[in-house]
Amino acid sequence: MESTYHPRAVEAGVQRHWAEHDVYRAKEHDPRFPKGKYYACSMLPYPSGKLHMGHVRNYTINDMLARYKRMQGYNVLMPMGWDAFGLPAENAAMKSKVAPAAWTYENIRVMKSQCNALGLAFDWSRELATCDPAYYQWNQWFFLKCLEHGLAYRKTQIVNWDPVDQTVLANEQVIDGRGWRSGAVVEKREIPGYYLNITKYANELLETTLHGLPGWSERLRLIQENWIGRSEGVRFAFPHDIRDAGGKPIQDGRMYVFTTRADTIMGVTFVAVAPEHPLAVRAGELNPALASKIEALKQGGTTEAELALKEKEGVATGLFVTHPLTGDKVEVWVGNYVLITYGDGAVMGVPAHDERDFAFAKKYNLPIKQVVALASAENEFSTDAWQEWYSAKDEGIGIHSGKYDGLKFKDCVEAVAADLAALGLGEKKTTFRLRDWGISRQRYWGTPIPVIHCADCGVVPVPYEDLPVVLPEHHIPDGSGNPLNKDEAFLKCSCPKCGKPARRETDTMDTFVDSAWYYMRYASADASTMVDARNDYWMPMDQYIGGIEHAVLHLLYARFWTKAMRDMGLLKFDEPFLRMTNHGMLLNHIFYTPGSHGAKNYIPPIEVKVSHDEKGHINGGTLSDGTKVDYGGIGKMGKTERNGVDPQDLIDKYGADTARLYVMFVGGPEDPAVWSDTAVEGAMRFLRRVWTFCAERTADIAAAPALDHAALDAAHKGVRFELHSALKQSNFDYERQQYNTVVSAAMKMLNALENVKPGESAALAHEGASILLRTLYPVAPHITWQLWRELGFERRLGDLLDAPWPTPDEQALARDEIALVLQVNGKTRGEVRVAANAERAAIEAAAAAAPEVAKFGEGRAPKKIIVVPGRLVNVVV
RNA sequence: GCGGAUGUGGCGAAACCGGUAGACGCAGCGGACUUAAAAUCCGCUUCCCAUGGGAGUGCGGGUUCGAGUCCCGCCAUCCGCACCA
Repeated sequence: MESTYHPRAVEAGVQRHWAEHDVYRAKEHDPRFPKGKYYACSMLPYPSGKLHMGHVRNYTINDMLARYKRMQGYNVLMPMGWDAFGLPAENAAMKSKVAPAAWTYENIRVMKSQCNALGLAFDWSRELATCDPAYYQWNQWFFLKCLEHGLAYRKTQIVNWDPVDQTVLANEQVIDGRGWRSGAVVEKREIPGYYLNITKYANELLETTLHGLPGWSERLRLIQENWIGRSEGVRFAFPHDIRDAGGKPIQDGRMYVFTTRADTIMGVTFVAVAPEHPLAVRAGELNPALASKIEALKQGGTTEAELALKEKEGVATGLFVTHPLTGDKVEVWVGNYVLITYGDGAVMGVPAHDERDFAFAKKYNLPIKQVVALASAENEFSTDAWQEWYSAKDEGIGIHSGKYDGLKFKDCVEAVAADLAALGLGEKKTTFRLRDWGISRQRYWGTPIPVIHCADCGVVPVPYEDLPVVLPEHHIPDGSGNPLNKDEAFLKCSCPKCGKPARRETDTMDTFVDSAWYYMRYASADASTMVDARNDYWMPMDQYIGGIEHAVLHLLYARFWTKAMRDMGLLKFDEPFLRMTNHGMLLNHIFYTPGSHGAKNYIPPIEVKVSHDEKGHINGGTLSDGTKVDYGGIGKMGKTERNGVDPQDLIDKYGADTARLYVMFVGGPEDPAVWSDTAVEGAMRFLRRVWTFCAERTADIAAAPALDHAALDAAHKGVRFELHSALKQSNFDYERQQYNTVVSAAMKMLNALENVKPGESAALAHEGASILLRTLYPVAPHITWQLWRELGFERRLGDLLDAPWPTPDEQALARDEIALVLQVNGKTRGEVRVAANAERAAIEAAAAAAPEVAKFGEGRAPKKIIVVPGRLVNVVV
């Protein structure tokens, strides 16, 4: 055995052994694992080029869990695949003129080899890439099923339109309201697109979020609950006689709105509609001067955040609708804050009791009519300035509201709803914040939506037998829109219904479709159906691991997709993920040199010699040529700030085990973590000490007799106590997946064991090494596997991967005498030593007699003595 | 704006049910070994006055024998907001 640790040689050898014996291939119903299956999976990565530290962290958590569970006797499945469709490939294509397909497949090759270099226990036989027709044909197949079941439908959607590049922009391509390439002011544009009816499942999704996911964290459930956002309200109509150009009443003469504050209906002083609303369109037709103003209201991005933060603007249409209860005329405004895709695309305006409406009314001098007052009447209503209580609903009562005066919120809503219902103009309704899932993207690199446009038959689904609609892989996008629109070979087809020449749909699917069900395809990777019986064995997944940034969209879509598959008879379970871990982000320091016009030239931290202020905080640094650099704080590792750390450099320099140990030790799995080069050195140092410890005691351990605890001297009993205490902690932390303290525990074990010098108790060294190597194996599998073998443990306990998990020995943990913390009046003043099995009375007596009690109690007699068994005793005087 | 989270030494952190705050590690300081350095090993290391104390877990209150942990009110930072993945 080598006397010093050479990680590269060790890791290469161990990885060769794993590959040759195919040790991570999972088989359904494998009789070697009586405890049954355990499916642990990481969110599939986007193949962006190279692994980044976030991946290393994610997969190491996954790997530790997988190896730990395997040693516990579970049939573990840990697969891996690639989220291979998406925008970055198109951006890369524009930049370097490489086709997205070629770029993506090369990235996958590199990243896969990096996964292997990290020693991750993936079952590669189940690998998938979502850009493979063998995979995405099932997206298409299921989409057609959804059409059949009425779960997919076509509707207008609002997109970011770049008027210069003549193309649809993603939200991230809109910067400060302008297109990222053209700089043109982005407009909202209405185009048709496909939606999946996730809101049909809103109630079930919400109920299960609240009551059916015991393995999910409270915070994750809360995020999802709020996102689904059930609200009870009233949907009602303002009748009108506004007619379209053909003389027909628009929307049958009823302008619908939804409100959760029907109690304020008597305070309506205007209504606002989206710029795309039929009434707004009609107003534009009637008055061309208005049309351009309405058009201007479409400017700006489509995100909710942007909408909420931007200045509320509007324009009066000169059109009026009728208040359903008072019969008053109410003017219709067009507002830039009303979205046509939300509800009915129209809202009632109650300036007195809604902060947004209040600001809007002040701006345009609209009337403000108070209809709710506080029961206590201590606060006076004034139209001068908004006050928090104006929108409070629970303590308010109706005023200036005719028959509704004096009613409380709930009663008032009931009364208003009943009156509206009697008029046939409205009813109580439960709505959800959750919106249907728009899956159409006007982009090339995605799953083609399998429909065909026929001049005579309209939109016709592609027949099942014609699937897959294969995406041509040779195109290189140039920023002018979807290249499929110019691909005659792709476009030209015949109508499946009438056989006449027709045009193929060029929109592709949102990549969230790809990730909505891939984890089930792993379970039956080569199935000739979407999923097969093997899916019923592995699913639902026992543990899912991924970034917190996916806490809403991806998880909700995957849950919806699962329920939709269930209802089509493809699955037998309701929820895909029994447990969910959201690991934190990896952060690093940011350095830069100032450029012109406030620009910052970011410098990778590795090139900076850091300087500190007198308090020890980082305040800047210098480059090797002496250039001073400024400190920009801590931020998410990323390209822009050039503060990412390449895991490859770490692996090359220190080895995979050190990289893994470091990312696990740096903090709790769910916490964000800040990078530190020197701490990596520390991780390396620890592994080197593990190696040295074993190397120096090879002969002792090989010839070790059975351990006799009673025969150990006091010092070695102490070592054993430390060893088994650390093991107890470590086992506890493995169960709760707090892997940073698992590493701490392993360090404590080694610290204790190093007190057993070579030539001393061989039995204790033997026990210690066997426990330490198994505890450390899931985090540092290469070095431990090698040492396990070299020290001969393999012969007695089998391959480390399948060795039994160690448990603490109660005898080692037993103590004759223990020290209790002594408090006087709740302040710690010392300790009292008592027998481990001392009675309460004996402890009280010992505490009362302690000199600290006399001193700090100033001689007063104890009034009360609180004993916490095994921990402390508090004397109150 | 809405929703969620976080805040503990110079730094990363730990503290399981309300019971010794700072385990474990990094950096730093001192020592051993060395011609010297690196590596390694040993010791110290929350702050303030210092005999012995006192203060201390973002800030201000509260409950309790006892609060990092529970409650109320603030402040700061980070993440998500539906076409980035």
